Amino acid sequence: MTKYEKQIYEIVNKLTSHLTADQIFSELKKIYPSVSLATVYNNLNKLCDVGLIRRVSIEGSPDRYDRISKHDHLVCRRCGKLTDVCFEDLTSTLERQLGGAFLAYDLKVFYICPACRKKEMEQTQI
Amino acid sequence: MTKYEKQIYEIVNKLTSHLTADQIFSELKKIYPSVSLATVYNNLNKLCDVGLIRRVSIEGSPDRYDRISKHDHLVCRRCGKLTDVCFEDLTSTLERQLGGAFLAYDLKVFYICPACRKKEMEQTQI
DNA sequence: ATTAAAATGAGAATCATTATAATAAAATTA
DNA sequence: TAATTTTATTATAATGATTCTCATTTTAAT
Repeated sequence: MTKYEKQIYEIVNKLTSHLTADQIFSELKKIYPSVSLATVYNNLNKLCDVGLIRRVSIEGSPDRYDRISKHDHLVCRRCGKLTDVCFEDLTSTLERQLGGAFLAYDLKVFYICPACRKKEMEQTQI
Repeated sequence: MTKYEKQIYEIVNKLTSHLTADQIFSELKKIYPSVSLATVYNNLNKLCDVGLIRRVSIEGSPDRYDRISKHDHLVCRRCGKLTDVCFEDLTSTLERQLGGAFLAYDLKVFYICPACRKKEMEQTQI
């Protein structure tokens, strides 16, 4: 594991805010000012391949990178904001149905976040 | 609804194969040879906004478009192949937890498809 | 210390998607 | 129907995220 790989892993796991490659690049430059974006992508891909971090792709915005620990995502359909949440664990159900072929699952729940609901309410009333 | 919009809707609903914008463009050109790719994107966006079709975004490949009818997706981690599947319906559970804010959910289950499993077996034995 | 292998940096290239601006088609009104 | 307005379409340029290339540097192995 190279210093960059390690540091990127740290950043993704410390800042639980689903950073994009570019945001991780910015963070990393604080520590290693000469690092390049290509290196960030290389290491993010490597870490994803090995399964140390996970990629969260949401339509219409660049991929985000997230720690592995089991949790689901709430996505606001208005503003796109991503929030961690834990719904019931589907692993055993899926394992039962798919057998050894099963690897993982990704559950995204779309909703309107409180802030956007409020905005909508205000607009409707006018 | 314009002729293009209607036809694109038809294509997405007839061919259950999760076509990309470009593939839909190819299909549409068979009927309207002069249609442009921008029109395909415009109408796909319109249809998604209205909720008549849905976009399926998978990391590392262009967005795909799919009929609305409730089903989940199996994604092979090796070859990326997408398969329709129906797991238990989570709607009521999610509605209970999120109330009126809930809109929809997207469940992707990652696995190794039979074809890729076979390949892996063969390689392991060598 | 030498060689081989892997990682990095800088920037070019790619690919999907969106924006633009001119034209064409459709809808509305008179 | 003609004139006017609105909307959709085309072709192409622009954008933005990501990957590729290749020369250089770093790391590991002999």
